[in-house]
Amino acid sequence: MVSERGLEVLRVIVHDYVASREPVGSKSIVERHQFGVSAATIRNDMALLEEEELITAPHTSSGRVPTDKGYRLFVNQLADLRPLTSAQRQAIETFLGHSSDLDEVLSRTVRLLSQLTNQVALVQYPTFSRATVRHVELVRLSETRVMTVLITDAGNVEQRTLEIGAEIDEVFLGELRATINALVGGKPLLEAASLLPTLVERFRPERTPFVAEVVQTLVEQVTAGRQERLVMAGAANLVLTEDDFSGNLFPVLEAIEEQVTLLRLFGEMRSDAVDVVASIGAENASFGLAQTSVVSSGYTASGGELARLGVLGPTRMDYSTNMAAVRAVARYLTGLLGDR
Amino acid sequence: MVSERGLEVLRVIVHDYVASREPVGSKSIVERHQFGVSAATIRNDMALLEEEELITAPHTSSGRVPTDKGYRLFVNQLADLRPLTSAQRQAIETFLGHSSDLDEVLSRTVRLLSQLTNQVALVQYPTFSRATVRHVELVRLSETRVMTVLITDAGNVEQRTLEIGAEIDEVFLGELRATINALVGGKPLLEAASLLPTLVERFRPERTPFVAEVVQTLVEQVTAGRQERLVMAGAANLVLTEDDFSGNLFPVLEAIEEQVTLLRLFGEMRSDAVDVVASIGAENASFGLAQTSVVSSGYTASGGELARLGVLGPTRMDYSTNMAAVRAVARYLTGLLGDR
DNA sequence: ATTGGCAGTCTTATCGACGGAGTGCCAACG
DNA sequence: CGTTGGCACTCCGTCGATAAGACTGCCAAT
Repeated sequence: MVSERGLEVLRVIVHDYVASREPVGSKSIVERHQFGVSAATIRNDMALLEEEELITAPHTSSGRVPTDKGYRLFVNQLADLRPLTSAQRQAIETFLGHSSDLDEVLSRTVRLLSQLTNQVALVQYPTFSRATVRHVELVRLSETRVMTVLITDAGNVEQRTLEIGAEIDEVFLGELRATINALVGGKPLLEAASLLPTLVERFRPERTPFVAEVVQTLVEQVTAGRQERLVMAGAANLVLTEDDFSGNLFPVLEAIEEQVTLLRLFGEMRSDAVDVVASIGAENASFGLAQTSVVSSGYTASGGELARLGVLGPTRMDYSTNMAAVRAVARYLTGLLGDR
Repeated sequence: MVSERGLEVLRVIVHDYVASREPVGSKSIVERHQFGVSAATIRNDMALLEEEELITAPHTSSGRVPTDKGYRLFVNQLADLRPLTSAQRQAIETFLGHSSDLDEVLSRTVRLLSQLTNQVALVQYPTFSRATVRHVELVRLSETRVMTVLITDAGNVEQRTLEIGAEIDEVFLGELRATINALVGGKPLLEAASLLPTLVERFRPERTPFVAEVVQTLVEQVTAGRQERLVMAGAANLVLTEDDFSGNLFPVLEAIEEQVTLLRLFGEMRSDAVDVVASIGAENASFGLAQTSVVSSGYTASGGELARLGVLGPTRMDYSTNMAAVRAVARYLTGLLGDR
């Protein structure tokens, strides 16, 4: 079993390794920290830690490096969420100070987060499944093309274009729009999705194909309207930590661009608490991100809907700082989006 | 003066260097290409090319590498736009086959282009300054917040949220919406921008502050509605060509994320022909992209408006292939967006 | 103008030696 | 039993020298 001091040793190993990028040895530990014991004693503790697979030595006779399991223990028990500096708090204030457009807010948030942490920052769009339909607009783009625009009370707008087999009757389009808005205006998205199909039979048979197509598109928008998206910033930070990725930056950048992968990853983290959590190294192996860690937290938007935001970086990252930053930004954002 | 054969030598130097990533020497030239002369003769030609600063030797006694000036000459005179393979043509077809949403089309285009070229692909949104207002929607989000949505006939949608000092009267909002749509519906964006301000005095004085604010927002949207944006894909490709950037990948990735820089760069290229052009290495120095080249072409959207698309990569790129791909995609996209 | 030859230069790879850092073990100590 | 100092051992990274290889530039001959 690993002793109390052993855990303290693990903590400083994580701390020093993150700071210096170099394996840390017993001697440098007693030099830099007041343990009141000799290097030999530390060595004994380290041997135990290694037995528990919490640390490992890159090669015989070199310093130790935390394993993923070591980081996990560190995050679970040892990490003291380093409180933000006043400068950082101020940055959050001024950056997100006055709310505006949702797009704008999230875009600022992600840039802020990436600056605070020097990592790649990710912010997921709220799903808005509890939002209500504010307005539906149908726009005739050409003889056979129509655009549907869905506006929710949470302030997001979603458009879709569809090709119609027949020519579009502008007058009828207006009629249809009015009917649709009367039907689903103010209704929650889920309810709207079930209401919309009833529309089809309200119109004369020759209209059916057209109406059906519009309705189907809208239903898709309404349900998948909570289609998941995320915004990203700070990819450049990745190349600064390049050597932490044994040269394999490519798959990481690919995953970032893919979004889908990251959304699934966020999805798995969602089951956890609303508070800040970390997914470390090998835990992300199924996403092809075995050398990266993700620190994320839930935040809530107006509808009480939960979404996530967080940062992604090398396993060897400063969890204390990053978790504190993610938590702070998530809380601030929740406050900001709450009162709309 | 550099001879006819000298130019041919330059061409093969560019070709071989791009393919092999290694400085090319006189011997390997006569080995790989049928010049019918000896290595010594090639050496004489190379000495001339070096005098003209078209090629340079990384160190005394090593092969030669094209200079930016050399690439420029190559692109201007020597490059034969390599016709796309049938597989590539097919890829364009299937990828962009059936048009849909503008967002969707551009997003597919940029991914396609990045796949065809293995570079970072960029597609600028059309400006739509000749587009007309299709519809304006005003949505009350809360007691004091209103969202304006501008829909153009070119199929793009732009929303903005604004905070009003006073409480919002829903009935009046409907009235205002109707008036606005009657006024600017169907009008070109530029005209709409000048018409909108006349609205303010049409309403009773107590409405003035509110109307003024809405109008101002809309005018912003209409003018900056052609706010420039671009979509990007294939950033991961950059790390594959990493060694071409003497380790300075960071500023390049930053510029990509900044967008502003790239938009200015596109802006400068715009003055040139509609056809495909390249901006090479040092020519981009003012943008902090001295080691990258951008190959781009104009394309036109429905309104006849011009926008650009292209690829960005290391100076040492395959201009023949990339220029051909950019041209092909630009043409295809123009055709696709033309008939809407 | 072209060519073969040759000397000179610069890079890169390879090897061995060396110093440094760190560990593991052990015997001794409180 | 935990702690400690000492010591032998291992392994990495660096340095210098050497050798090999790849080119060029120049020159005299064709």
